[in-house]
Amino acid sequence: MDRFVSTFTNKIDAKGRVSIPASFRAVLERDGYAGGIAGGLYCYPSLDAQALDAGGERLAKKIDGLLAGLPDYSDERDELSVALYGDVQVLSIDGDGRIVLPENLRAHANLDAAVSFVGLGEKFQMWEPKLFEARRAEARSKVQVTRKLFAAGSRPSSDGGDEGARE
Amino acid sequence: MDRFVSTFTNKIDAKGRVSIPASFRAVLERDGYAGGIAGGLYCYPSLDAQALDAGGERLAKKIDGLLAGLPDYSDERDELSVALYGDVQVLSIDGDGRIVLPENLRAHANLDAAVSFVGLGEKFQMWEPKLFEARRAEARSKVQVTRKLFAAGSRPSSDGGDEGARE
DNA sequence: CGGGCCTTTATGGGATCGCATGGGATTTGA
DNA sequence: TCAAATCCCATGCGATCCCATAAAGGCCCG
Repeated sequence: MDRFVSTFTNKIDAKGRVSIPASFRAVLERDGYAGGIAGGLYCYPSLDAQALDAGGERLAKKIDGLLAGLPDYSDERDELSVALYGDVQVLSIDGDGRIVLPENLRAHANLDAAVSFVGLGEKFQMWEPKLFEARRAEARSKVQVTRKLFAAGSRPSSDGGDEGARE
Repeated sequence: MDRFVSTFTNKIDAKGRVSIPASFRAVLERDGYAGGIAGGLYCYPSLDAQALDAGGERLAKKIDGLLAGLPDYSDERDELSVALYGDVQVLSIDGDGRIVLPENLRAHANLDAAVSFVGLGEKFQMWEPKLFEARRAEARSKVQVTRKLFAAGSRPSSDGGDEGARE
């Protein structure tokens, strides 16, 4: 497995520690984790959501790629650089696969008692569980519309067994 | 055989385990199951039905293909990522060909005692048996062609009346 | 054509393993 | 010296593996 998939919700303990889901840790290790598990986890506030984005080396490279695509000394680049790099924290993962979220990150995502880890393929997000439920419901309702477009184009004719299964 | 066909109903045991029909397992293996049977089964709530969609690598690639066509950091991609990756569960298949359905998936499809596995070609669905019966009956009442076949006396083997599982 | 053996499959239960979580001990930095 | 962060160990729960059983279907042989 080489992508972050699924959603897991873990608790924040009295010391502010949270376990990263085991399957996510596996992805991080395979992601070319500089320095093995002792390396770090790239984490920063989501640009457009009340959540945190996180990932390994691959995500870091992707951010570099985005910035590289913009002209030097442009306003956009400056703003993106600040927005992304400026708030990035490299969190260390302890021997039990846990991290401690700094105060400013906790505040941005409104995290206190628990964290929902949401796999998004090349990265994952950390949400306050209730906020994520709302977000998920919203996403699903929007995708309902989009989905029909995809379904019409991508479904092979062999899928004829459909009758009776849906309406 | 390389498509999921027919319908089978299996029980959920005290631990929440369900056997995947043997013929479906065969399809999964032939589907280019990365890492052999130890790989996983991609499963998520149907967007438009009270059921679960599931499939193998082919289905996973399809999801990737959808996302690959969208630009990074676009709204559409975010929505789809959350709706698909976030909701997708990679269920592991044990040595006996069984899976354990997580609570949120069980809830979506209203599964408790048994599951009807419905082949849809490249993927299959998992239904609460009674719900599926209702759906099937509804669909059949709409399909007038079936009546004509009966009247003509040329009862095709494909008629569904007997596809129920063993029990 | 029929009967019996053998394989496959679903299902149940017990045992084991891994993971999330909590608490104490130890180090680090001011 | 004290506070805060890190490391290490304990534990409980859930998930996973392994084996046993039984029923069904297929196959071969009579």
